[in-house]
Amino acid sequence: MEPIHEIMEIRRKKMEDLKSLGIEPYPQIRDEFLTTEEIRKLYDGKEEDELQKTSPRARCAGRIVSMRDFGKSVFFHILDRKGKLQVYVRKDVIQSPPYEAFKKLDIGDIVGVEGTIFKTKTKELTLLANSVTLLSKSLRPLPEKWHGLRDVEERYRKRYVDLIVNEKVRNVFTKRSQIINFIRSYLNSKDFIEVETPMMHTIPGGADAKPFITHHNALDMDLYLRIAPELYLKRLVVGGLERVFEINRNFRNEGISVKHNPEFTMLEFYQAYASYEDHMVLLEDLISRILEQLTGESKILYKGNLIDFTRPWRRYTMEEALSIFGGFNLREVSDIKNLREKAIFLGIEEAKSMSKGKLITKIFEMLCEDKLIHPTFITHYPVDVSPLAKRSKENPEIVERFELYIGGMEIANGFNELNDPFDQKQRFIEQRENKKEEYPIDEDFIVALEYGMPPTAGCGVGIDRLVMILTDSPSIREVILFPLLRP
RNA sequence: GGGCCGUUAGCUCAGUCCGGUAGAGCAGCUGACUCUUAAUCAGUUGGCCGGAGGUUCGAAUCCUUCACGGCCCA
Repeated sequence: MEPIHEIMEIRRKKMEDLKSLGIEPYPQIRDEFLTTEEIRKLYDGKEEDELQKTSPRARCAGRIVSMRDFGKSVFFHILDRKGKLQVYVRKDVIQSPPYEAFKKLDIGDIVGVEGTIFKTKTKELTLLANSVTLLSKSLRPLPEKWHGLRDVEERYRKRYVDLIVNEKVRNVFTKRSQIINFIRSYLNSKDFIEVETPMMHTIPGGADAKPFITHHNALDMDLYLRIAPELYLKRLVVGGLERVFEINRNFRNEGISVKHNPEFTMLEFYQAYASYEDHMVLLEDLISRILEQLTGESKILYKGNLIDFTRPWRRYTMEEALSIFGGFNLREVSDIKNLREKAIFLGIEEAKSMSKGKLITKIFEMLCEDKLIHPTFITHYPVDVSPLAKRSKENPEIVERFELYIGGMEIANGFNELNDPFDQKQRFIEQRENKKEEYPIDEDFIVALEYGMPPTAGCGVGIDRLVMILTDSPSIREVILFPLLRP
């Protein structure tokens, strides 16, 4: 027998012993429990004498995560969603179950405890148990109490164990929820409405990425998991939903890295009668408020760098950024031949087939991206990497667009939406000519624009990456509960 | 796709250079112990050393290959 099965066999035997003592290992319950946090709030501020005099009664539930056995008494900690509470069981105090039956419980078991609250001589708030009710028997051993579960692969594959054992991991996902919650209420308060647009598209669009392909049997046609919700959200603006947002998954059939997971969460919001400059201000405000709410600080540590969120955030045109962070003067090297040489020199593989704007953008990413640690807006993107953005009045080769960089990562991308159906059609055609994939043009989107879309600014925010920054997580897999792994 | 690193007990890790019968701590199990908190003390079980091939008298250790994962590059 494998050793793990020996351990499990011992636990199964204990479970049978408990059953024969009339204790059901997986009971139905209807009791209401306080959380460990509620118990702390009620009693942690009180003095030992006062607790001793009043002996307040309390009941809570959680998983046994540690245990110290003294023979005729036992200390253990239970863990619930709010934290830990110490429980003290004495042979001469416990009423249910009999002390001998209680001793059949293991670390990992889920129990309800009921008793009186006191403080130990080291002043730890503790529940002296009158009863310990088994709520669920655990049959597998938990990882070691001191080092926990470290193996990265095992942590992702058995995230449930990771969450039990690693408090930091619980905190990351609690924070993630708070961040998303905050974004929702922020946008709601600004009169945006939340919508849900299709996850399955008949034509992939709204971004430059390879889609996942799936198939609808009844209609016998291929569908594409969406790479971006953009074209649908803009249809809604045409429809008069002037302020919309969606927080949901995008799917991109591309490489996996510390910054990329095939499915990732994106916030997109669209606001009629606003400009991309308004949205830079909105992002500053939104993210500053999240930070305020989360930490109360304006600076946070990310991967050892102190990131300063003090407003206003830096703004550079792409040309300025190339010069300042890349030492690359775009005016001196402006013709496509020289740009191509530079790109090849930098090791950009597909430089030969790239357009001028694409070359500039790639060179920018190579030279500048990882230097943009503090929140920084980059503006003045080339038109040929921005097929959905409105051209600049001053220079038709440039679009009215920004990207926000924090911690060396692209966090957000926003622009004035192209609402000229003729220009949009032309850009779609040009875009398709430069690509290998033969996806049809989304003609219905053009039709929508022909009905008239108000001047609109739109913005996408990579939620996972934002959470990475705000939780000091070095990999996107640390902020996604179940990142993609081979089976 | 390429490079480097990793995979040893349920968990955390030694052992790999330089081949010679597989080690520790925690958890588990048996005892002792009614204010401990990495409790303590005494004893103790537990390994297809990721898989498959090879080299060798002999492989966790060297070689090949595969799988999974991590980081970097594309």
